[in-house]
Amino acid sequence: MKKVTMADVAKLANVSKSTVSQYLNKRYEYMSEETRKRIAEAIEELGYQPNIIARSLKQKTTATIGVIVFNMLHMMTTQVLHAIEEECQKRGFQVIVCNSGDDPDKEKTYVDTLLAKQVDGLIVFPTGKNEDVYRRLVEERFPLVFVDRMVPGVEADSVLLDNAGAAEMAVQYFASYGRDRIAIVTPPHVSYNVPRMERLEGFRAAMEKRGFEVGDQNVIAAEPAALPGELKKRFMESERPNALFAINDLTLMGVLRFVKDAGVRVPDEVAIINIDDVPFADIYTPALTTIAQPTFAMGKKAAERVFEQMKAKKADGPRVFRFSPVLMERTSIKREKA
Amino acid sequence: MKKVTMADVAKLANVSKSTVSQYLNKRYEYMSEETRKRIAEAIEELGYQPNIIARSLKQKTTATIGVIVFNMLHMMTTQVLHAIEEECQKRGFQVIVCNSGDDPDKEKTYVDTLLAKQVDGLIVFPTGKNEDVYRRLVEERFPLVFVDRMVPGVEADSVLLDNAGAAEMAVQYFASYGRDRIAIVTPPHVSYNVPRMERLEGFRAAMEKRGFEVGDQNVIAAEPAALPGELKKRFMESERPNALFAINDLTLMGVLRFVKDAGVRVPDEVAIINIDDVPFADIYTPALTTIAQPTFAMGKKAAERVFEQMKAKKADGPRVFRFSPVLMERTSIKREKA
DNA sequence: TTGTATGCGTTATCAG
DNA sequence: CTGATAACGCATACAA
Repeated sequence: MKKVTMADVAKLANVSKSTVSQYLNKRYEYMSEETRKRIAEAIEELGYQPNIIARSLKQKTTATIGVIVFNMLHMMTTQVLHAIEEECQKRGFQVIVCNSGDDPDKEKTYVDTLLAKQVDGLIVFPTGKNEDVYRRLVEERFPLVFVDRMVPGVEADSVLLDNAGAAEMAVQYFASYGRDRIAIVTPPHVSYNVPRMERLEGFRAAMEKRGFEVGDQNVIAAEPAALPGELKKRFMESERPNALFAINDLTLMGVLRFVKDAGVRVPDEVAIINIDDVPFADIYTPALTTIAQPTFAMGKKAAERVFEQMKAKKADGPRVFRFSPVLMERTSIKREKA
Repeated sequence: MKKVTMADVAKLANVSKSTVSQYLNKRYEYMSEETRKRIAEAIEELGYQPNIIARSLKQKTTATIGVIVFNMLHMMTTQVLHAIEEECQKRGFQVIVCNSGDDPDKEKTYVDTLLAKQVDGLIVFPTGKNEDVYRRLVEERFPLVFVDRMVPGVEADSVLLDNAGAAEMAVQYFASYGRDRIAIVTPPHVSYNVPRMERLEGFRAAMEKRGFEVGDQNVIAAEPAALPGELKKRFMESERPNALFAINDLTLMGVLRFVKDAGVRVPDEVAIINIDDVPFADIYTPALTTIAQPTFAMGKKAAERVFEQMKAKKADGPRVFRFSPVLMERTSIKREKA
């Protein structure tokens, strides 16, 4: 196995451990050309690899940050993770990825474990619970950034979509094409799910602003699996919606399932828009207009904030970064522009 | 901050560090009910959290495994990762995720870093290079598992799709519906890309077995972005294919882009099948039949193997685990069954 | 320029 | 049952 340590290198090179340590930290000024070469050779010969764990213990820094996500399979998560990893890579940091599965208990356990593992910072896609846990971290000025959702009662840096803006964008888009009976399609309301709430509220505001009615019949809320059924029911009633706003990719699937099964024509009978870009938007017929989250920029920002917090030991106050949604307008509805 | 250490707890509880250590490791037999309670209180009061780094240094084990993937954004990767994370979670392990971006140099750097960080095992979606690096690990019996691809010249555990079987499945599927002019759609051939090669070879074998011709015109190879163009050219020639086998989800997108732009009717004019299940298979019109990889099982197996290798210090020989593809037959082609 | 000594927070060995 | 004490591998004052 490889239990070759600094001491071994030192012995072989006929120097002391400290000198080897200097060498490893590239403080070459403190040694002769001669010894430097001997050390290099010794390292090469033994195939020595420094033990970062030992270094970490001494330096109290691990060059790793922890990321806890509530749903690893979600595409948005993957993309943000990718950006985070990339930012960390640039700085020589690694990322420990943990999946809470939206279970607050697991989330808490992970926070504890990651702290015990001495990560230098934490990026969390929070369940929305565990207020106490995070509050303590903030008090201790431990580098922490929330993504996608927030934790009520915790004043920490957060990287979020401008959800209200996205809803406004959806309604505006429909309105510009003369659609007036717009319904929102969403999973059931959960108080601590910030984006869900903000999107719904944003939708309401955008509708009212334009004098569009938004009664219960225009809020179609159900678990994703039940959505097609709910939509079907809704479409058998009078005053069918002529536009559907799906608040995320999952609900979009429910909508598409429904229009396919029910044979509803898109966009003639009903126009569709949703938040989250989807890979098949282009090849679907008709091409789907979507409201994309700038996932890459969001991940990048989240990582940057953690690093900034790491160096600035004085907390410069929690900041909320709202990212503007971007309209991916595709051909679907164009032709009937008002 | 929290620099509360075992010593602090010991002092507060009026015991020695060793006793606290015993307590933490749940060796309660070695102490009186009395001290046990005192320690518990002290820990509570100080909000003590053990430093796993220190523990790791001593125990030479970190309860973390490293995962290096060549493309974090790929859905298959995400799903396998998810399964790996879950298996690790069960065992109290964490996962460091690294994205090589299919760059062998980055991959090598990551291997080194992860080893320096003393991970207990490595799961790699390899670029296919770095033979020397991995060979050394195998020699040292370091727990290592490859996923999706292999590294030529390295005898390590590998978790792979039965690619030839998948190709056979595709051809068989088409054949059973009377399709005979089958073309394979693939990214350009790269010698060390094992799955790509195996799928192509498997396709050839499956075709020949049935007496179907497979000349150059039935192998449509191009970068994903160029695929629609290539397909268009191919379809302007004589003897147009009546079935297209896309070897992964990316090439499928190229195919769908093409059929949409060219107005080719699916499945009447051309039937489609592909490897990798895609989320929109159901809602696409017509619903897409796909050949899914059992990603969850594959990730689980990869993790299990690492753990098995970790305990069995005698290498029981490298094993290759081939996972059977599963046909997700959807409605698209059914009606014209031969 | 190089070596010695000490400590980082645990665990483990061994007395008591 | 409990407490010194010595590692673990590296970094860092401080000496030399």
